[in-house]
Amino acid sequence: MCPAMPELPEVETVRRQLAAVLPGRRIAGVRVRLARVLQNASPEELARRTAGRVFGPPGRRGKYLLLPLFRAGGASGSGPGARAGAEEAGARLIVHLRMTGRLTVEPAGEPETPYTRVAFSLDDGQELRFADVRTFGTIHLVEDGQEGGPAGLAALGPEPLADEFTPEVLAAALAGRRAPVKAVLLDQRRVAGLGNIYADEALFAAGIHPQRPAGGLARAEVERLHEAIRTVLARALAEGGTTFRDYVNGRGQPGGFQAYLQVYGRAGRPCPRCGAAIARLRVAGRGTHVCLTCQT
DNA sequence: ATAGCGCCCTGGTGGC
DNA sequence: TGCCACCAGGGCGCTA
Repeated sequence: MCPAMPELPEVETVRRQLAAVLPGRRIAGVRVRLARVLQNASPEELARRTAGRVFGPPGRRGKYLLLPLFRAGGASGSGPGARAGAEEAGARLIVHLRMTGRLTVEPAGEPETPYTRVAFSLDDGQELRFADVRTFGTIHLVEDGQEGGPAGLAALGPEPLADEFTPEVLAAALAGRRAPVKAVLLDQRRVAGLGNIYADEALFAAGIHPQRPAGGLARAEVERLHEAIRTVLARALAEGGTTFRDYVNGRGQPGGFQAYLQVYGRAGRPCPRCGAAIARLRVAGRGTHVCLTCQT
């Protein structure tokens, strides 16, 4: 089962998949099988407000997928406001996959998993399907210039793979905090997109114990951690993310980064660097994997 | 402001 | 074989 918890590399991989098929597709209808997924709209509202709209190029912020919706260009009259330009007000679907969410585009005739929660039928005979076993995933619908998006999105920290994420930015995020450095890495307001897997992997790569108070890291350690975060995320992204088990996603690709995991999910097995057994701790309420020899 | 914790939810696992 | 407690964990709301 577990296709791994979607973190930045997995969400970005999904974004790239959707970018290849979604732009230009018009929404013909919506099926909502679990209304709880919709955070700020009823199924009826979602259907009414998305019908006829056209997907633009998908974006991503942290672990949020941003799916722009434009009004169908040029169509029939009496639309409120200016309808001359393509710049007409639009909206966005904001999707968070949480742990087990999946977002795929499949032919409408293709059998769907029983965990399909919301499906948008498209004008080319396909469907954008949101499936989620644990039903933690969320969908917001936000009109441009309106409130109502997820609170966490607005408060998101810097994108770790963007140029803006410098060692100085990381140093500022950690400075003065007594919380474990791992807790700070998981705090999306400090750095966007890291989850349990890549926090553990980055801390291992940097040789830093996850329990260390964030503010106590030496400058050199912060620089190592900065480099480790970027390297681990970039590598995982290049591999299409991490997938556990032999999960085979319908349209999607199984990620390949699981082959490169150094500590995550490897409790009791030898550290790839020193051979000592990987320990499993509990830090910030999360299962945490660490080499007690290499990480100090 | 900050840190910590419980809650949400379901399938898989391990113990008896 | 069957049952059940327990675990996974991102974000959010609450508490101290």
